[in-house]
Amino acid sequence: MSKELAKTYDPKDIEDRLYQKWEKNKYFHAKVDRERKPFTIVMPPPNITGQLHMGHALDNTMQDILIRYKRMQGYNALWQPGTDHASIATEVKVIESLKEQGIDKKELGREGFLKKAWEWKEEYGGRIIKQLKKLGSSADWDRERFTMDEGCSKAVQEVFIKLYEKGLIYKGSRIVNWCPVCKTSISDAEVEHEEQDGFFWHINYPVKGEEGRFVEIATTRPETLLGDTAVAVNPDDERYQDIIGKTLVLPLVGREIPVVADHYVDKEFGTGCVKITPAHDPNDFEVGKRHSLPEINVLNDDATINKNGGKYEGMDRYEARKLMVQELEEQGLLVKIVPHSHNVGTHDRCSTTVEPMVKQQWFVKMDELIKPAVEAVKDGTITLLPERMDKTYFNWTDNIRDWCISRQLWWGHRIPAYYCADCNEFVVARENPGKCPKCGCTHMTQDEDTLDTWFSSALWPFSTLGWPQKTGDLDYFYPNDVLVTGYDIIFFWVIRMIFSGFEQMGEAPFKTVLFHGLVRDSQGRKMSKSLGNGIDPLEVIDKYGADALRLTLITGNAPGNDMRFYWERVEASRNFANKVWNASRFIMMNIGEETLEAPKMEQLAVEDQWILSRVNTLVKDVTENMEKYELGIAVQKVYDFIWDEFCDWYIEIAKARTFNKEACLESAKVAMWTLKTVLIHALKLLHPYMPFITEEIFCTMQKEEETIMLSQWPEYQEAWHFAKAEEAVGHIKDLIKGIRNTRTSMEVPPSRKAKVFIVTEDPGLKDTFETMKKAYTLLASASEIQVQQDKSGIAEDAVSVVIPGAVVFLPLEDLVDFEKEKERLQKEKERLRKELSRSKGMLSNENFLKRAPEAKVQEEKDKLAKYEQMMAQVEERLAQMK
RNA sequence: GGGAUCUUAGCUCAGCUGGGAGAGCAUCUGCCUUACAAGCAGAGGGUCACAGGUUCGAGCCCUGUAGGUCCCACCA
Repeated sequence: MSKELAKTYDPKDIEDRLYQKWEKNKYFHAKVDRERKPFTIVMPPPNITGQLHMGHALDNTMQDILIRYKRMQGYNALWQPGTDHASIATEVKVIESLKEQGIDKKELGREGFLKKAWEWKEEYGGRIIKQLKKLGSSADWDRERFTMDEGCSKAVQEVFIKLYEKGLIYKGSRIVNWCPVCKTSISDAEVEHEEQDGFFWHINYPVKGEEGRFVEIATTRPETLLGDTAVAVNPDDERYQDIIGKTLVLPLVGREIPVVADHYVDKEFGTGCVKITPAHDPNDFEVGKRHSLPEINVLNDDATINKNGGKYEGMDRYEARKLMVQELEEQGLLVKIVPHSHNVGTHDRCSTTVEPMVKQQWFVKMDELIKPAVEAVKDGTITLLPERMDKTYFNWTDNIRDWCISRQLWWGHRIPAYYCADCNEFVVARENPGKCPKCGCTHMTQDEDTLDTWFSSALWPFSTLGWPQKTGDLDYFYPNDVLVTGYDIIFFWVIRMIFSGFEQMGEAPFKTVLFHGLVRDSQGRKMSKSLGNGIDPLEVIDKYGADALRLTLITGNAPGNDMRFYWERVEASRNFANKVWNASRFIMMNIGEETLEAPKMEQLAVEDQWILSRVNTLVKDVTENMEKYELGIAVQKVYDFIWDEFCDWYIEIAKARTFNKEACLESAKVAMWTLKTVLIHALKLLHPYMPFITEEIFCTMQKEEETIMLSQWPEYQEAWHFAKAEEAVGHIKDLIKGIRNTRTSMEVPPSRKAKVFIVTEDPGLKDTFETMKKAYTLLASASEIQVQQDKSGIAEDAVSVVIPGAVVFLPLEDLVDFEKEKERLQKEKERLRKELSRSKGMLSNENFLKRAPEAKVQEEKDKLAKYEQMMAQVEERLAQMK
């Protein structure tokens, strides 16, 4: 391999090659090593049905940055990957694909269906992993796990049994959210509420035995009338005192139902009378329990009316509603219809309106389990970032309800409960007991239901490390250090991992949770399949490279905030990659075959000291930001340093020496050493963010180095702190900027080099300008530079530039336009006048002098002196020009 | 109904514990200066939503108002 790079950076040339190298050399692999400190991140397992989307790209980029950073710092860094079986999502997909082949799930039977589902997993489960690799993810793929693999299944079973034995899992007939399309119960977290326009149907229920007397109720779901078993009023409602305890005749049905009094009823709302349908409304269910009302389920699993609905049996819920309203109207019982917008619960997977139904289901009792999880966040055992997530977290934990974990699906972990066909007894056990412990028969069958997907994901931080076995991995790598995930699954996943960690491991599963937001489209909309506005990260990688995508996703947004995706931003990131590429190319071209030894400190030029000092500060700042998980701020600093300081200033200044090797080889070598050293520092800081390009340059430039990803993260060193050099270069920059600015405004053609006179009375400054002359002559577009104490020998009509501590003269004779020059000086005077007034204002404020920190006051005094001196120069110049 | 969050340059957004308003893109003007035109140099552009308050000093802290976004919630 020659020490040369192509003229423009082409990610396609290097990305796959480098990734293969990394994998082949097992750089991502982490083994237990008691000598080293572990750092662990567990990857939120993507669904096996999934395709890489921007959310994954962001999530995994953040994790990869952290893991690469810690790995370079010398930690034994484990990034534990894997995939999720995603029960509902996968089952739906498999059903769809079967349908296309004309196969029905039921016909296939449970065994047959599961076989198909596993085939699906084999075919698509690996797809997303390949895509994550394209992104550069340095996860330990040798440890890849799956939520339904043997170990994870064992973990699920153990947890279920343990919780059951402790009485924290129970089976009960409760009202649950039922999805009529997926035909399964779902947890509260899976219900999305959306505001819908609907109606209030006011209906008269006749009072038994009192001709012409009615009780008027209002409902948004008239069809549930079929399951009414009471009407309730508030016991304190004066209007209805006399009907409490009376009997009503349920319209259309004819069933007799009582009027009960219950404080749940709000006197102010609606008519003050509420129909009670215990089997189809969570509140009514509670009221029903209090008054021992019967529960009449009137719906089938597909939300058609069942046999309890009499003549409406078999009708869809909405058809039945229509017909019933019509019939009520015909019978004169429909009082009125009032438009009413209300919240409707829908299933987050399929958007179907959820029906509350009473069902036998399995639940996890939450009130005790949640306690340590709440405590851990309160006392700082677990830190949520950004901090505001605490409130979201507590809002959920404070109002937590029992978790419905059973699903009427086939794809998932089957509930380890076995029922006796003869006596209905059931046992929870690791395997089929074969014999009923109560009646002794041998007709035991396993529960048909499976568990909520999140039940297994909740165990992910330790099940992936071998739990329930006591493995060395578990002992060493648990707890995890940080979890990176989107704020949208805080309830589904994060909270459940936390309480599961405490319950099973007796310890928090991780110390920090770093939340990120959503990646939206350029108009701020969620990317979705139905809108067709999704942007495929693979397409971005193909066009601009993984590094550019990664940088784009990390910069320019605050932690936890949503961000918008713009192609222009990727382009900007790509441009930066190209900048880094070319700067490196330039440096390598200069170094050639030269071997560079570290110079002695006294051999360093002022500008070398300056850039070393700057990169030293950068190392410190970036490391601090990384420690605080401020990834975007950290990389922004690296970006600014490389582009603005290193490329635009240092490289340009260094050219004076590297272009003149003949003049002084030693000096050129020092410059080249500095160029290379600073570049390598910057590359290291950049590597976690842009792993490919940094690796390619690092290894091309230093053939002896095997990889940047295992190189040592730089540390701040006192020896590289050069305050004086920073100040000196600050003056040089002021000088160059002043000259450039003036030349532009005077319309001096760039080709025209002018002699530059610098007049200063400050001996220190004079020395700086004098000794660095060679370094900045080129940048000043100067033919020659002369530093002196007074204006002697300078033409009267030379253009002048006032900079802090000095005045610069450019004798441009023929080119000078006096009006323009005056205009420019007037503008400068105005600017200085404003600065002076601000500064004087502050310094004449007694309270400022008294109460502001001393350093602040001194700083202001220094500024005032500087501006006063500059003002004097400008005024003198203007006076001369009259 | 409760809560969170946002409102900063034409656009998208940074701005850490309060101490002279920033970036990228876009716009304008010059430059093919031997690393980079995916570049270089220069410029224009903002009463930091509004109203109060705390402070020597507020984009940043407090209170309120208006508008946007999101989450949670069993008012039928």
